[in-house]
Amino acid sequence: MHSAAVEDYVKTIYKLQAQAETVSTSALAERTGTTAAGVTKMLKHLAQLNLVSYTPYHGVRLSPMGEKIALEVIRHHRLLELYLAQAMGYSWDQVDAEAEKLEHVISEEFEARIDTLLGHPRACPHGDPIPGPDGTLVEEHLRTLSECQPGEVVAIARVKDTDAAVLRSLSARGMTLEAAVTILDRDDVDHLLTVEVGDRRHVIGQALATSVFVSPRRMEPPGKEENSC
Amino acid sequence: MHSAAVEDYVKTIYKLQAQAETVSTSALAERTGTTAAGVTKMLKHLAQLNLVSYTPYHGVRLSPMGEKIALEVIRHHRLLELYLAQAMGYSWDQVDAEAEKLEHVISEEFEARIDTLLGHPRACPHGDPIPGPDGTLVEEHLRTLSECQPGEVVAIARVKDTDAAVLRSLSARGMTLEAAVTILDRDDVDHLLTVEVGDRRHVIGQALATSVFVSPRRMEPPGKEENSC
DNA sequence: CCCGATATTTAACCAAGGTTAAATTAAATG
DNA sequence: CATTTAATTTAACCTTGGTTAAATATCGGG
Repeated sequence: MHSAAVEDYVKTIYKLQAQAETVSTSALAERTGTTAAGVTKMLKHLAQLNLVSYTPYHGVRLSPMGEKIALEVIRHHRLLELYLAQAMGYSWDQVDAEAEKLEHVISEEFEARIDTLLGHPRACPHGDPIPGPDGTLVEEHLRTLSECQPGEVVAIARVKDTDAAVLRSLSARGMTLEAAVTILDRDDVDHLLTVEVGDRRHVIGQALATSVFVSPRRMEPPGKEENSC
Repeated sequence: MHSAAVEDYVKTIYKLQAQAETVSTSALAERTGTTAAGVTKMLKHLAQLNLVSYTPYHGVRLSPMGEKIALEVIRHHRLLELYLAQAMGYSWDQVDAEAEKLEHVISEEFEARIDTLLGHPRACPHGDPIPGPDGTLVEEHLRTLSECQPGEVVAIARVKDTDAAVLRSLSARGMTLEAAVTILDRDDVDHLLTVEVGDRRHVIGQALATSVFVSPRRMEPPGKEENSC
């Protein structure tokens, strides 16, 4: 077992290396809320543990072992988030903070039990996919709402979980997972989007628009309008 | 917030000072699985935090503040144990280990939610009372099974949670909370007890007999035999 | 009341995970 | 290509919670 600090570093590196090929010391310092010097020290430690390959001055990447551990931690995190929401009545803006602490202490037993209780779910309350017990994870690339054009009708597939206030703002507007969103207007000067959700209209700014990932609107579930065939 | 180490020391001191007026360095070293030197260092630290009053060479006692924290940790622990058993299907021999880790990381929010979900319960799966949110705790003094005499009929009110193997052994014999136990025979040489539980007979030794706390057999719930009045 | 056994504390050290300040490397720019 | 700037690492230090070995205090018995 690794310490919570090690697990958190590995998890953070995993997320950052999805964007850039290599993860810099300063990027990690910013994300973990520590100093660059402290990060350097930890990176050497992680290299010692064979969790990363670290080239001084040139950033870091997870080793296969590091990736495996990152996915285990992420699996814990997302299963916990869903459990907190589904079984304990947490709202989606509260689950991240609680899961952040729990993810480092639960046993494999606990993980297996909530996975079963939840029916082997595929995504957390924010729509992020849950890695399989074996470390399988399919990351789907989705557009953000801010990239959509007027006239489009899309479905909310995933939301960024980093800002609780954004999440509360979204749910207050009915912008939850699966919700259909029609883009009515786009203001490229102020970066405002006018959208219709349900039968309400909202003007949203960048904070919200870049936090929402959408997929082409899904078909109605088959069998609902059998007569139309 | 205090560290997990501090919380564990305070909890352990709380439990030990129920037996002795003052808790010795060596008693703590044994319970925490560390050395006496390490305990001494920590005791000074706890005194600094005003959680204990510590007289070198003469042991330690919790301060009012220390007692409050101990009861909070114990409340977390026992609520968690019950939640794991009740909501997640854990058996009573598994809950202690898992709760041991979770108790230090859950939020007040989490505590409040499981308390509500469980209906403000009064005892953990081993029959230990759960302190109130305000730190109220009524410790009932009970006899152990090993103190009972042939002919007595008693009810299992509480069991020691320290040894998982003992707990499994007890449940395998149907000796769970509330179960009625008839003492049939006592062997004071080998310290064996012959008991009847349900319609099964068991010969049990000291390990089990001293782990079971009993109360005088409870009356049948009133209202069941209204005719008899 | 002293003496030895036992308990306890002190001292020096270690590892993890940080900090700040100084040194060094990489990158960019004229 | 030299030089400046920005990123990174090193060095020295801190805290927490431990360790072992040595010193010291307490206590029970002759």
